[in-house]
Amino acid sequence: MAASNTAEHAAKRRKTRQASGSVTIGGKTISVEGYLASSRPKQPEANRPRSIAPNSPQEQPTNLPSRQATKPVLPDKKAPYTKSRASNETKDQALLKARRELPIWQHQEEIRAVVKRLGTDVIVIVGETGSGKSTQVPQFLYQEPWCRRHKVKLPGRRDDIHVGGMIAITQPRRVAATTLAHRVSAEAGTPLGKGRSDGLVGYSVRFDHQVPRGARIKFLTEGTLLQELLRDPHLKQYSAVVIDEIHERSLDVDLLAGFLKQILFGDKTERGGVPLKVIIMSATAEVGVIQEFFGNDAMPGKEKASNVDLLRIKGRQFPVAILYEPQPVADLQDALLKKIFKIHVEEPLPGDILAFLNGQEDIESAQRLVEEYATSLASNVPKIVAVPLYGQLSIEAQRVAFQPARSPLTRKVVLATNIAETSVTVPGVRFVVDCGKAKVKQYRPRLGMESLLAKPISKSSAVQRAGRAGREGPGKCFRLYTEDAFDKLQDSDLPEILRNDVLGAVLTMKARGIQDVLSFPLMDAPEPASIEMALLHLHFLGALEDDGAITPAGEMMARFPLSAPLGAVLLAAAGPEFDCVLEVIDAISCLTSGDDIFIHVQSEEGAEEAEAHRRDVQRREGDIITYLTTMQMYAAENSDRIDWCKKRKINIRNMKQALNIRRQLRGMCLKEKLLSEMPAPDPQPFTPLSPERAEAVIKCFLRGFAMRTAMLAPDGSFVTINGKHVVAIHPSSVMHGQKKEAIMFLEHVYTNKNYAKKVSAIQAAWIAEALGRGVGH
DNA sequence: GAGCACTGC
Repeated sequence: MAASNTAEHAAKRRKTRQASGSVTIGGKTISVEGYLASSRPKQPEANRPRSIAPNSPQEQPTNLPSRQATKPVLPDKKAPYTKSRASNETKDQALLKARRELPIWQHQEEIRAVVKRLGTDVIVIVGETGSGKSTQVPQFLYQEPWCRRHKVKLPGRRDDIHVGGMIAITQPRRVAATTLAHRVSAEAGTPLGKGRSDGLVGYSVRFDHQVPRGARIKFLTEGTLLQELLRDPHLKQYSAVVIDEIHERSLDVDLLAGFLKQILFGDKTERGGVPLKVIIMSATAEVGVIQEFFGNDAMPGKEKASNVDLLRIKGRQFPVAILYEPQPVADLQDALLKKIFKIHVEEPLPGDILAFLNGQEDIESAQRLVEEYATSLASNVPKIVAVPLYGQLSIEAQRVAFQPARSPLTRKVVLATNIAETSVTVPGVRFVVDCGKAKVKQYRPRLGMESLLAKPISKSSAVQRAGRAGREGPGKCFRLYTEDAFDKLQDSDLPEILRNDVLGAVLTMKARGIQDVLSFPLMDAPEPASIEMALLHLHFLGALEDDGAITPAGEMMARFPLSAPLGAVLLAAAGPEFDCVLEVIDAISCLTSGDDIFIHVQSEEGAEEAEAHRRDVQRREGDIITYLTTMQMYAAENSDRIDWCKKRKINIRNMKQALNIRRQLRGMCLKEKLLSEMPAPDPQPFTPLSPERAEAVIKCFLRGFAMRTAMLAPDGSFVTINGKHVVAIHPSSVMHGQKKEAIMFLEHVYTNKNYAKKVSAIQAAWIAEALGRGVGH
């Protein structure tokens, strides 16, 4: 009886909906013609004939195996393989079998042969997703004779030194480096784990180093290898360096490429004449810039052209049909929702949807609208559930996006930012909706500020997004723009080195012995004017002498895992004038752990509640002292830190990260003699910072950020000292809405407006004082 | 008075 009731009810609902052929959601009327009226089978069949849009290529049957992920999927604490004594042999056999099936396996001999004869030339391996390049290439090479550890005698030195023996392989992200190391160590028969001191494979990332005795393969993040370069400019422990994922063109990888090129073509005396093999790996085909770069024309003073061997390896992607809009869409958000509903109506289950949106705001509004739509669905048709996915979400909230929909016959639609393009892989996706835009951060050297605006994506980014539909089976990608618009997109994204402040990059070069940074080899060189501004800035910070040589302070700044201005702040704090290293470390730890430790609460009640609970950490001196207080109270908390964070709507993950950074910085300050002794362990009783100490801390920060200050104008606005721009205090600041004589801000971002972020109240006189004397003066 | 993609040492 109940069943017939609901059926009747559903039929009724269907009828009313059918009459209009549209639903009204969030004040917008959206046509769902054919959906609510359609008599969909309750159990969609996988082989149901589909209508294929005229402009889509025919889907091809495929005999490719269905799952393959060489890339780590989502952050997972566990290693991908677990040991089991009983089935070790079969497990090893299974691993070998899986390796043999990888597309790259057939190229094994070819890769060995090419790498063997590499001298000053390099090999570029283009391997699509799933080719197995990241896991296999180091394993193909480590037993080669050239990869042995050499004992050499250097001129003028009595003792022999060792050169080579290990292969370094770099990754842009920590999770990638550690999960790959776990996987490869298992494949190599010496799985990483507790209580194991020997093994063939290790990794080294920030906060986590596991390099067993006798390791021949070492996975590292690009940043870690750059740090190693500081101690050893010739990378003496390595026989080969593999640069993976170079197509992402991070700032670090561009610098690494420059240093590797210098090692390749430079003097080998320090390496005892032992050459370094360089293997470059990319997931995208556009490697022209890389080939040209290593083809040595770009190296000043070298005539001979080198060979750049190029090897292309097929991936394991299923075909993805691309469908464009016939006309440009006027309202992206509206088009996106219509497309999601259309897919839900016309495409079979299972098959989740992954939609790429601009940012958190768009995601939240789209989520509300999809949810409204979901409630309007007839009860006898598959349901739809919307899940957000962006970086600022908590781990638990992100996890939802990776799990299958809870109830059966439900289609999940993941509304994601760019995070789903490279950083994580959402399983179960067969349909991608691509809005064609992404928010891009760009530094404006002239203004000394950055902007964060939505811009059209590149072709390579669009291809990457589409590929997300073909991980588990043939898929479809719906682009919310015309084919013509796609053709007009840039081929690839602007590399980070052209979008960022080069201050840190210049310090990195100077600290690694580059005198003339303008002629350092780079695949894409920033404007000379940007580099010159960075040099001046570093000089002001006390990192460079008047003649441009690096100072001892600059060398120390380069050793710290901090931006140059924050490094200068830390050094100032160690001086007798301020003597507040521990306080500054506490503030810096919170300032640099992810985007923000304070979660932005959407709802008004939630915001008020968080506000009420946060009152005990907030300080009128501004954000820096508020962060400092937060760390001190958190570290003093002895009962339940998680609960303490939850009440105040503080991001637990970022807070834990802050604690890691604090531990690392304390350790380094001790080593660098900025601290004379290790402070007492937590928890220590909390005592609020006195106003005098707070002033000292803020004055330390002024030594790094004197140029990022603004004065209150008669009309109530703030005008920057540098450039006389009007800035508004960002709403996320505790200083928002307050009027003080002058402010200092650590960040300067243009979005809808010119915003100052991470703001502190200062006195105008302090600015002159700080401008008069940099750190080293 | 109003809001922010992603990494890394």
